[in-house]
Amino acid sequence: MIMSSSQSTSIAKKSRRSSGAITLQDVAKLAGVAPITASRAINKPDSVSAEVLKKVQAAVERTGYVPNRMAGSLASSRSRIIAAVVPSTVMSVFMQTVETLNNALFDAGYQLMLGQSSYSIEREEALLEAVIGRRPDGIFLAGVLRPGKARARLVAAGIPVVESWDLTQTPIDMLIGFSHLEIGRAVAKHLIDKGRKRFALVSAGDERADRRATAFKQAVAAQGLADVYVVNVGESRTLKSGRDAFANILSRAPKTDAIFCSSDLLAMGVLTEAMSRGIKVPKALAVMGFGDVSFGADIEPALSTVRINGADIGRMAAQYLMDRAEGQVVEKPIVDVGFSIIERAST
Amino acid sequence: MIMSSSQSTSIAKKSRRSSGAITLQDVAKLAGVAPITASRAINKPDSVSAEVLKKVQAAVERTGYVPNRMAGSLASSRSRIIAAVVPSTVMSVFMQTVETLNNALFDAGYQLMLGQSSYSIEREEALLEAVIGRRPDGIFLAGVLRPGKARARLVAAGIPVVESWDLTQTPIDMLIGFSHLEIGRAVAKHLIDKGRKRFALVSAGDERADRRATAFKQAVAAQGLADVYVVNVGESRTLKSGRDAFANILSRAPKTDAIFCSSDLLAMGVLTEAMSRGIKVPKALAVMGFGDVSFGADIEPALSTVRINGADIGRMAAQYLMDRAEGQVVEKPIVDVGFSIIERAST
DNA sequence: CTGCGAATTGGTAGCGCTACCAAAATCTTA
DNA sequence: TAAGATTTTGGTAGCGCTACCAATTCGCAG
Repeated sequence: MIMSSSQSTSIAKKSRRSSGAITLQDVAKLAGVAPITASRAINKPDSVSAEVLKKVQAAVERTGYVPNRMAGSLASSRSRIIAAVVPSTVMSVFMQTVETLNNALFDAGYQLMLGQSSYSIEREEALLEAVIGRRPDGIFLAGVLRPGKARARLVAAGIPVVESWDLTQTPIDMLIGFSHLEIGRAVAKHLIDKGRKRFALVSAGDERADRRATAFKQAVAAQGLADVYVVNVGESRTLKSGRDAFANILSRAPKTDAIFCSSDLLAMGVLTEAMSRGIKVPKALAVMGFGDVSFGADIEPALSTVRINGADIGRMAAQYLMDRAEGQVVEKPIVDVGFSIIERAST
Repeated sequence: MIMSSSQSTSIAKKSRRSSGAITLQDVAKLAGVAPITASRAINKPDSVSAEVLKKVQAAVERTGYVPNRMAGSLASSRSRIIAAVVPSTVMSVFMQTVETLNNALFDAGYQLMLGQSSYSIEREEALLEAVIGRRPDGIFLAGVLRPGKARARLVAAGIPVVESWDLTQTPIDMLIGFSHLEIGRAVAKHLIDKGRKRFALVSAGDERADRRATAFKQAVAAQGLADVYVVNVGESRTLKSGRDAFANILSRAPKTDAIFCSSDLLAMGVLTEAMSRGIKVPKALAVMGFGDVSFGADIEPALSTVRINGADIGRMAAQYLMDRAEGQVVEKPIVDVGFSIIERAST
């Protein structure tokens, strides 16, 4: 009885559901070892004898076997997936961070899942819900998450999270950021030190840019200088918006002698418009960007800006998330990576 | 006996391996239905009575249940993951496509897995191996894959693949691209029609750029015009390289009156260097880019370029891959999306 | 040789979900 | 109202892998 039953299992009763692909079973059979041994040979080669290792590797080679990581993830509750959520991917200041993150992850055997929130809170919530469903080992957020359903879910799920690009007293979990307040102050100081008197801001509709702007205005006011003229470009973070904004400034606040923009692209728009009107930078006008886009140093005049070391953030985030995924404790889960004022020809 | 055995299974013998999270089981129990019914209520609400639907939804709400898609994927052999492999993500011409692709996928319940090959063949191979292990329902490739191990794996795995950004007679599976040859010819014609006589090329070390260059040179030669001077910038696809390349051209081929660059960023470098040397564009020099970066229209002078509709490619790729994932046949698996010569102030 | 700890291998039982089929409930229609 | 067609629900058996523990083999001291 027992014999026949065990036979009936060993005899190919190919399930109708099998995907037909080569499985660990097949490899193990070919190598003449148990599936679990084949698994070890593939994933922890040191824990297996040289002979077995060779046989299994040969079998893998011969069959072209590629392990099914979904099954492995399910069995081990370790997906080796890290998710990253960014507002936008095209011409975005976050991509340097994502690229570094992705490279560091890949080198350690992780994969990156990428989501775009398109600066929409609803989309971000939906995205995070979908992401949690994939059971990533960690989540990187470009920015800080507002309280809400998604945040609660994230806390409940217990997935390691790195928020970034900002400082807050109450991160979900880990945080790698910098102070927008201090940036606003530092830029104001830089421009004031340069002898500028009448300031304008060109800002996208962005909560963090607003905080830089507020700090900037306060620092200017503290020196008893004239009110800062503000142009808000809304969601339009384009070079064209920068040009238009400068045209606006010229007509409404013509005495402006320094402009701080919420992104390098906007600053380039201001530079372009100034050039086409024959306004000399930095003689008549100082222009400051934010983000340190790669080619800012090479345009004419070279753009002064605020540099954030996006690559550092990516590398640290990768390390933090992987450490936590491996059960280690992250010593310093809140990090201020700071920023640098990059003085070039435009100020 | 049977009773007691069935009891022993039904009695909570909480496995030590359980991740502790809420599962479909828990939701089903709370809703008072079978797990499979709860599954249907969540995934195919129409196939279930209104009463059951309500109970299950309430249970989901109360528990904060988020389905484990890894388990679902394993059971159904449908991961609802699409992988995209691009050479680079920062300032890359491919990101418009990836962004559109990602948005279309997300709206249909898919997630994007992103890999960067960093223009390295080995890395691309390793990446594809890792990607296949995740059993994506489809793969998008920025470019065409060379024959090799990865290509063979991809064919063997039977995963739907969209190659892009080029035309070839022998795609792995599907292809959404355009002809670099025709672009080279069209740009040459455009510049010749504008009365230009002496040409230079500024190209990155890129197989596709080389083909545009070759076609360009042939078209120029066919008109009996002087040889085209070529500057190769290698892997350095920066604005600075464009500036340097133009300096090089001025010293080695000073009579050049038109330059075709392999990317808009290089072209902007040429424009910048020309401006800083007081060379008038387009009067003394015509400059043509490639890629139609978003701000090309708004710089001074506005940059003439070759536009590829990256968003279209992303949308079509999403549609093709999802259709195939759902078992449908894609009618026209090889598409030439063409290109447009965008004439602006720089030519 | 024997015995004992260390290294290597294997068996079993899931991970959390869905495909597949069978049973039950509901609706038609003669 | 009974018989059949249809809709809704449930049971069973995996998907392909790994955690956990048990069994086996090996090395070497006594």
